[in-house]
Amino acid sequence: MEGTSRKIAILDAASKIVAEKGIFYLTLDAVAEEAGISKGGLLYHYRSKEVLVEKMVEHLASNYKSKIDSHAAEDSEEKGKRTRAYLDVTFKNTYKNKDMHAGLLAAKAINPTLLNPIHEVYTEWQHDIENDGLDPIMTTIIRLATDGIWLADLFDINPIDSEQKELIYNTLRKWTFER
Amino acid sequence: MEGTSRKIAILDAASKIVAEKGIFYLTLDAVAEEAGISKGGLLYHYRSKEVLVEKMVEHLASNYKSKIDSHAAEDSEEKGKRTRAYLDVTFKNTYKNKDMHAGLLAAKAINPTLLNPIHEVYTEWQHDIENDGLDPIMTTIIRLATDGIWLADLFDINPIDSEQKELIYNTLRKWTFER
DNA sequence: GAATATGGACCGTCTGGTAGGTATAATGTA
DNA sequence: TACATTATACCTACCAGACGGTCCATATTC
Repeated sequence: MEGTSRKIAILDAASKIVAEKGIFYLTLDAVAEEAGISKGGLLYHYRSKEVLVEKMVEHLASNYKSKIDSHAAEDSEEKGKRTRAYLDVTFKNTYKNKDMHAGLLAAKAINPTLLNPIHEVYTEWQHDIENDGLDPIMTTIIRLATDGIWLADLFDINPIDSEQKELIYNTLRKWTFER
Repeated sequence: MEGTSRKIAILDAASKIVAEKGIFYLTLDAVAEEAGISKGGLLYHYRSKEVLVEKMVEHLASNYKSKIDSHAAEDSEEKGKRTRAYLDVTFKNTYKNKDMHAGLLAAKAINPTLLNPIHEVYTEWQHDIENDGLDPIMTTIIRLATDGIWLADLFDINPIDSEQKELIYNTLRKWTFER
């Protein structure tokens, strides 16, 4: 198999394991098996577990970022489009969010400095959201509320029913057009 | 030493380790050392690591809950007091939040069903917040935004400066009086 | 002397990582 | 063109250390 796609397949295998089974199941053996490769083969591509997680986080962050960027690009209304992109992508694409959760958790657990790429992406988003043609306090609150939904998903502590959730989404979205 | 206080000291030692060093450092040996006890002694009080984490989560959840309850009880304005309590306690007491993070992360990592006590607490809070004498959508958004701050703290991905944070806090708090 | 509380040696298992090998493809060179 | 060399992409076997947990001895208290 050609190198690059196998390397990405390994990263996908890793985040799948974390998302489905938890961080303690993220072992080199498990990743190797999930990716259909031997441990030696795995370590050929990523020379340590830490490097593997580092690349996994970067991969997830860049995927997430490009998804939000393209969503914003497709928005015809200039004002609030970046806030809307963040809101829409995070509120909707639930499955992929789980992978992102996986990356965050793994990074935080193994070595918090691995969160740096995420940090950068968030700093950029926050800047965009504060300069989105609307009141920055309001757009930041929209972002934070979106993150709140995310947190609830992450820990499966979401006591908000889907009907209520939809109403909240609608309210937040309406705010991205006002003022 | 008397039994109960030692048991609690062990739980505190455990959450301290997770908060300061991460989940992978939460070993029985490390907890025993932090609590100034031998591993045998530790296992006398908690017969397995899973039980230890279970009790730790319950302990943290009950602490957090009583803090919010007492804050709400001290609020003289009936309308919105539960939402305010959640907002104030979570926005302010940052250090103790780290312990709560610790509990959530450890539970999620070791066995997601250990999150059940947290789940119950949150369900109760959500109910309170939706019946706080204000528009439930608004109070829920306040809660979610508060959680968003929390998430950012958890992963150290908080690109919001403290001045901005204060403005957001003021705005959210103002909302708990309106309507 | 029984219950409670703690210490410490020990064990089986799992894990990250190493060592060293093989097969195939790419590249150089006579 | 034929042959030699290297680089790429894996695999198997293995090891040293860490970890959860057991077992049993010992204090201390009531």
